[in-house]
Amino acid sequence: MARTTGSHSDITGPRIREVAMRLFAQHGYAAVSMRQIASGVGVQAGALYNYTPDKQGLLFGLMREHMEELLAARAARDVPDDPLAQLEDFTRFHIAFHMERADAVFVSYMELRNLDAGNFATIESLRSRYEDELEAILQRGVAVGLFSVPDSKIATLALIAMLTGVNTWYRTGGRLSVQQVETIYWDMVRKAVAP
Amino acid sequence: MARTTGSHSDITGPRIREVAMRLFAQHGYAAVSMRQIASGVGVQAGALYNYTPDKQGLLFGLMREHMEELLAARAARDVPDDPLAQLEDFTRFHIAFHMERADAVFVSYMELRNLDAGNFATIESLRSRYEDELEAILQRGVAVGLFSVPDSKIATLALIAMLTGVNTWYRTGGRLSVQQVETIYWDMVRKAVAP
DNA sequence: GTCTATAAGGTGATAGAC
DNA sequence: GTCTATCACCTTATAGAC
Repeated sequence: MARTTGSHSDITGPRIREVAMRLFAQHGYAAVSMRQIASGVGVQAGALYNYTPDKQGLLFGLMREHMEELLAARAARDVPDDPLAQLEDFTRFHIAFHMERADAVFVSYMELRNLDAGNFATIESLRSRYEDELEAILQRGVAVGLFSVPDSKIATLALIAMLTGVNTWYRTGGRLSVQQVETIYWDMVRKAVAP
Repeated sequence: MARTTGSHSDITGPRIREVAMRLFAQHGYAAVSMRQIASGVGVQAGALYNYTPDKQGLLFGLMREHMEELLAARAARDVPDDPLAQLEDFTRFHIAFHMERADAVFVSYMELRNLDAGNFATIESLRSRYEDELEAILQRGVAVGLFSVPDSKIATLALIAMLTGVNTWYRTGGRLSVQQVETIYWDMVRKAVAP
């Protein structure tokens, strides 16, 4: 039977992360207080500390979870054989994954400077692993003459910046579907690395 | 003769903007206090209010100044005749201008959400004017068959996101000069919009 | 697990002396 | 133009009752 007070450990934890992610994305980590988060969840501020050691830990947990989901979703994909198909797959995957998680993407980029040094290093290492996947695709394509890029590391960062930029303008319910956006960007990516 | 106290109106104003820009870029607007800014300048917090009505006005002034300098610098350039040369000029201009102003670029993007509604509208309108210049170049190029893009508005935002991304990795004194970076990105931009 | 109460300190902004 | 002092309020985090 329903209770309005008492134990709710299985739903309060996820609710805190959900509310915190939304508020951090909207106003920024430093601008959001633990009281605001608690109020959004429907508990008192003190209750939050049953789920996180402190505010920093809450932010870090959100960012690490996002990066790990990104790597897991990527690893779960069947990788095509040739570099061109791999690049198209990466492009479509990146856009679809990031468009569905606008808040997490925004927070994971904007709040890097608010992470403790150790937490920052952890997140950066996860991000590097993701970038390395794209760079490997580009390098294989260059090796077999399918692609030509001036510098594989810079091309990697340039393409990721371009693709993630979708998040600055795309709004669900607009004139374009996710697949249409994927196709538009894939056209530019394909040509950008063409020989 | 030198004074260690008293009036310094001609240097204190610029110093405040300089220190505020650096601290906002490093830690974020919400995380920086007026006392920290004052301490960086070498005055007491109360003195800041001779130069800005409030903290919000200080942020807005920095962002507006950045956007107006961007538009002025762009307007001061001789525009080549053909769209291909125009696109190369825009690419090189954008990279060089933004690489020299990493703090201002970072703040002007990251702190949009901390602007009052009216201030936000002003900055967004300045940003639109800049984006419109690139879109016009792309449209002219498409009209004469020099370029082919799936959607000129999306291509504009995609290219600007790619170019501004330089700021996430470039550090002065690294292995590449500004001109080398310009050339690397121009190669990708040129191909991305090729027919 | 959640609550209330509280500790210890920081916040933006202003008043009035110099 | 800058300083000191201050107001009213908000901050993170913890202690202990239930």
